[in-house]
Amino acid sequence: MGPFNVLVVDDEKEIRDAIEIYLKNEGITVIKACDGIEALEKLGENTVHLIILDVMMPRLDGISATFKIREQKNIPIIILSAKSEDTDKILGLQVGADDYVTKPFNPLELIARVKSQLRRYVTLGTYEGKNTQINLNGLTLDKEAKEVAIHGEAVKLTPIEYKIVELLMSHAGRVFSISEIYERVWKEPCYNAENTVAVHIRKIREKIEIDPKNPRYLKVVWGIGYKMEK
Amino acid sequence: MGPFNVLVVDDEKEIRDAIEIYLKNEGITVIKACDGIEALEKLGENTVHLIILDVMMPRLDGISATFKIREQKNIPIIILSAKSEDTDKILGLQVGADDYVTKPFNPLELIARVKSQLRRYVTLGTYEGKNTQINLNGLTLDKEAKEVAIHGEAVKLTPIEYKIVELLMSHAGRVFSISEIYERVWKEPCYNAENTVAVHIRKIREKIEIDPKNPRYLKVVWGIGYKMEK
DNA sequence: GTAAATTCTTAATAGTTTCTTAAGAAAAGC
DNA sequence: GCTTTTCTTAAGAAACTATTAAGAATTTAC
Repeated sequence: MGPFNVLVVDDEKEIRDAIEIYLKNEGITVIKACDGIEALEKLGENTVHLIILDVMMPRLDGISATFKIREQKNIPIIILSAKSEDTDKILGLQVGADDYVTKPFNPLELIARVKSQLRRYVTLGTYEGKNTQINLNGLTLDKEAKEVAIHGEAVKLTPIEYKIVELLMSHAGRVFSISEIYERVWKEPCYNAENTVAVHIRKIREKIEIDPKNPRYLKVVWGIGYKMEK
Repeated sequence: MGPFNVLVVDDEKEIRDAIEIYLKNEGITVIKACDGIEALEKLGENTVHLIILDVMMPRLDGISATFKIREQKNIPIIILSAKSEDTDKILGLQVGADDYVTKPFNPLELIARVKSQLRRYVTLGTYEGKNTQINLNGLTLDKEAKEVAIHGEAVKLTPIEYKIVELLMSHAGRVFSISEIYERVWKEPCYNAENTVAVHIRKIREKIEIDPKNPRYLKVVWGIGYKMEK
C-alpha cells in the first residue's frame, strides 16, 4: 500500500500518541488534532487519506465533525468512542462514518480496521483530492478552486449550481434521478422539490451550454433524470 | 439508494430470516445461502452488492469464503461471528472483510452498517464487480448511463422499454413470462396487463432489431414468454 | 439596514410516453 | 383443415414529464 496520511483526532494525548506508534509501524504518516475544530483546520492544510475521530471532545464533538467533514470530503472516517451503546454506533454510522471502534480498544484491531478502509480506498482507485480536475470535451471543473470553465473561459456559477455540476461531472455518463440530485446536493430528503432541481438545471444550461435548448453537456434522460455527457 | 441485492450467508435459518426481514424493510433484495460453497454459487448466478457472512459454518467457513470471494470480486463483506475475541476480528479484516459484527447483534446496528457500506459503494460511483455493461452480439447495455446501443449506435428507449431490455439482457438466455416481466418492471401484480407488455416488446423490437419481424435479439418462446438471445 | 444576489415557487406550455382498444397473423392442437 | 390460443401490430386518447418564464421569498454582502 502506498504512503498514507492519517489524521488522528482525540483530546487525550496518550491515545493520540499510542495510535501514532502503531500507525507509524505500518509506514503510515500521522497528523494529530485535539478536537473537531482543529481537525477541520488540519484537513484543509494537509492531504488526508483517513480520519480516526474520537466522539467525546471539547469544542466540536466527533459526530458533528463527521457531519461537517462529509459535506466536503469523502475520505474514510473511523469513529472512536468510550460509549459502546448501540445507539451511538448507529448514529455514527448514519452520519457518514465508515467504521466504529469502542474504547478500550485493542490497538491491533484498530490498525486492522484502518488498513481495511485504506485497502478499499486504494482498490477503488479514488484518492479524494487527487483527481481534482476534470475535463469533458472542453468543459472543465477544478474542485479545489471550485471553478468551472468552458473552453478556458470561466463560468460564474452560484454555490448550488456548482455543486450540481460537480456531482454530475464527477460521475460523467451516470444518470442521476432528480431526487438523487436533490438529496446529494441539499443533503436532505427530496419531498416535492423536483421542480426546484429543474430550475437550477435550466440556469446551469444557460451558463454552460452554447445552445441551452439543445444541450451538448447536460442532457436529460427522459423519465429517469439528468447526466453529464462523457 | 438504488435497488441493492445483499447475499446473506448463515447456517442458522432463524438468523437468515431475521436479517431478511430488516433488509427488506429497507427495500433491499435478499439472496440467501447456508454455507460458503452455496454462497459462491449464488454469487456466480446473481448480481450481489454486499455480502453478510457468518464465520462458523459447515463445509466452507466465513474466513475462507471471504478469501475466495476477494480473489474474484471486490464487493463489501460484513462478517458475522459469535466469537468476539480480538484475534478473530483482526483475521477477518485482514483477509479482506470490510466490517465485522459480533453475535448477538442489534439488527438495527447491522442494518446501519450495511447501509453505510452501500452508501460508500454508491458514492464512489464504481459498482466494482457489478457488471455495469453487457454486450450481446453487438447489442450493448450500460446500466449507469442507462443507454442501449446497437453496434455502437445509441438507441433511444423510453424508461419502461429500457427497464424491460435491462431485465432481459441482465439474464440473457433466460425466458421471462409476460406476467413476470410485468411484475419485475412495473413492480405490481400483473392483472390483465399482458397486452401492455406485448406492445412494449413490439416497440423495443422496432428500435433494436434490424428486421423486427424476424427478431435476432428479442425472441419469443411460444406459450411461455420472451428472452434475449445470448 | 439596504441593495444585490441567490434560491424557491407557481403555473402555463410543449413534448413524450404509456395504455387501451381492436383487428389481423401465426402457431398449436385436434 | 378447422378451431383455439397466443402473438403482433396500429392508432389515438389519456397521463405524465420536461421546459420555461416571471415574480416572491430568502439569504448574503456591504
